[in-house]
Amino acid sequence: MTDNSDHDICETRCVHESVVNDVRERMYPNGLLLDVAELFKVFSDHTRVRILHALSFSELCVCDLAIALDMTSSAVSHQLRVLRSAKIVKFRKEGKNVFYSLDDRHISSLMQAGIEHVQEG
Amino acid sequence: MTDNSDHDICETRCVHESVVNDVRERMYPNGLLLDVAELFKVFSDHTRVRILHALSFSELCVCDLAIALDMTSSAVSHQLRVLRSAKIVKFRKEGKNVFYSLDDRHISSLMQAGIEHVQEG
DNA sequence: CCGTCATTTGAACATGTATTCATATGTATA
DNA sequence: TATACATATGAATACATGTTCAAATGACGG
Repeated sequence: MTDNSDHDICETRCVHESVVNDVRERMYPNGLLLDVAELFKVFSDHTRVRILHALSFSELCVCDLAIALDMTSSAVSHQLRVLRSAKIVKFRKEGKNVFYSLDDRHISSLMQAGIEHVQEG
Repeated sequence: MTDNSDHDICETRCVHESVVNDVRERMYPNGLLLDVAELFKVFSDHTRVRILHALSFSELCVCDLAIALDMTSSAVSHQLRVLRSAKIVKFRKEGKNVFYSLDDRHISSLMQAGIEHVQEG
């Protein structure tokens, strides 16, 4: 059985204390890292990546996107909502249509970085 | 009822044909974009982001990571497995310990890009 | 106004996934 | 060899999430 002195989250004793302390001090706050995960989560879905990739060429309305990606407008719209809440796309209404485009040049380059990493394999 | 001529995936007719065709031609293949999504998926979890962030300072063994992040070794190990399969971390065995480190400078800069985006946000 | 169409929304369903717990593997040391 | 310990793994659970279907909203033209 384990002795009761260290029944904490990590029960082991292999710690390299100085290194761990150094890392703990230098780590960014948890909230920030959570936000980073949330940001990447937006890019972590096939449909959303395809939407963003398509929008990197041209602004498009929901129906255009649906056709370009062979999906229902509903599915596309649901994902656009996610992208909107993350402030990754912006939109402009024109009559019955709603045209979406990338919100930020930054986003495009993040995507591109991902694409290049995959291509280098 | 809808007429039977267009009971396809997108039933609507608002298409801006030339733009859509242009986009369809220029789009990268689906498989590539799927891989991109898979890559970002690895970065889309709080725990994994914290692990990668910690490893950006120093190589660490599983137990060090568990302590630095206040988690069980088991949970950390499970996530390290995900990172290993994605070839995002590499490891080195030394006695009872297994030391993990980032596999690639590229990874570190991708993470950094995400962090900067959030910080500017 | 009424009908059509583009888009949005909500609920339901199926699928994926992160953590926990228990257990297995493997390595050093007594 | 037996014990202790670092790590890995499998099953189970709980929770998140993507698509579909049905219906609502909102805008235009007749």
